[in-house]
Amino acid sequence: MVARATQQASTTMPPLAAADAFRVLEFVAGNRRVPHSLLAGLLAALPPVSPHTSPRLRKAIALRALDAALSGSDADGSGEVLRKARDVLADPGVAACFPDHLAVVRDDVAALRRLVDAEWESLPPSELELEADRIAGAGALDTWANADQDTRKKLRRLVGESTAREILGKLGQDPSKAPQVDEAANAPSTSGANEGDRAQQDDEAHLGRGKGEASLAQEDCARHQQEPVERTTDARIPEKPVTSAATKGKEQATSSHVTGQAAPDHNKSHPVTGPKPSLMERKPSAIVYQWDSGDSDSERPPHQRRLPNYERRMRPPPAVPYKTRKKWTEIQERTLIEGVDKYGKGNWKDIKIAYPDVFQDRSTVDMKDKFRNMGRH
DNA sequence: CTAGGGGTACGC
DNA sequence: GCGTACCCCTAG
Repeated sequence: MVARATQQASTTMPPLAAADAFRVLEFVAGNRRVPHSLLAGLLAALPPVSPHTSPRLRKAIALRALDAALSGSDADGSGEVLRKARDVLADPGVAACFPDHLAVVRDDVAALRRLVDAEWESLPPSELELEADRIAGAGALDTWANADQDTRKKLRRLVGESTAREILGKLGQDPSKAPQVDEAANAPSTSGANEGDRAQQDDEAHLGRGKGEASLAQEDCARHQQEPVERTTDARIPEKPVTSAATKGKEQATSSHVTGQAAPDHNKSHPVTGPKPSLMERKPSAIVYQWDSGDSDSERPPHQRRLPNYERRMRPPPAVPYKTRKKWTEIQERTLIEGVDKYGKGNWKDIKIAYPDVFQDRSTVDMKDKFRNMGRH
């Protein structure tokens, strides 16, 4: 995977910003399974990155040096391995990564190896993983709950359609509470998870940035995977799946027949009995399709957990829950009027930029609607 | 980006 | 039912 990433980095991909290069390297370097030769290729292909900005990166590089030193055999009793390891540890930069362990090591290669293993295990998560946690993992509910519509669209592109639905489904079920301990939370981001099995086939595509090829590939992927499943849905579930916004918008061509025939007026056709069922709730009759069964992440120890398998699960899309409703404050209203006075009605973007803290959680559409509301009556 | 029509959700 | 906040879509 890194082979391909490397190749792309040097050929087809546009140059990465330094900050992004850092994220990629910090992520990849801390994956012990990525051979150093590949990392070296990546280093050569990416803009220069200072390792000193990240303890994880620093430590990963130190551990790689130690791995290299320890890779030889010490069966011949020559002490060659130990000598090389000591050379590495003699580097003050390396030594600084393991201040309290140096004494232990002395002349015991086996102990040193165990120590190195343990250090790999306790490597802190990369920024990329932390960010992934925020947008698709344990922190997802918070992040999504506070995101306005535009932000959600971006998030949706980043995590992929089915993960977005999963998150929004949970949001809808439990709009006010913090995330529960379930599959999404089984590996707190602070627990020092290291890569383990991660960073395999799926993840390479996600090293790119949100708006880059990666997300486009995801969407493409989503489309292709969705068609057959939706056909299945159509055949087996009598009730229509509620079309989510994105689905409606992006996939009209392929799926309109599914929604169109069952309920042209989305949201208005409720099952016949009982109190009006909330669309936020998951239907008891909902069926979950997944084709990676037997690969449940929740059974893995935290350090072996993998990033969400984007686009691998399909389920009937829940309705998109509204952003948590917030009353407009007087300050916001006054500021809105002031902004309109100053910038003119319609320049919502300018107004938003002019008062970023006042309108932080208001989209330009919100502002437009609010002004519309204030105007009539 | 914006306007404007029109819809949903929710509290009163 | 009404008002309000939020959302969607489409046209320009």
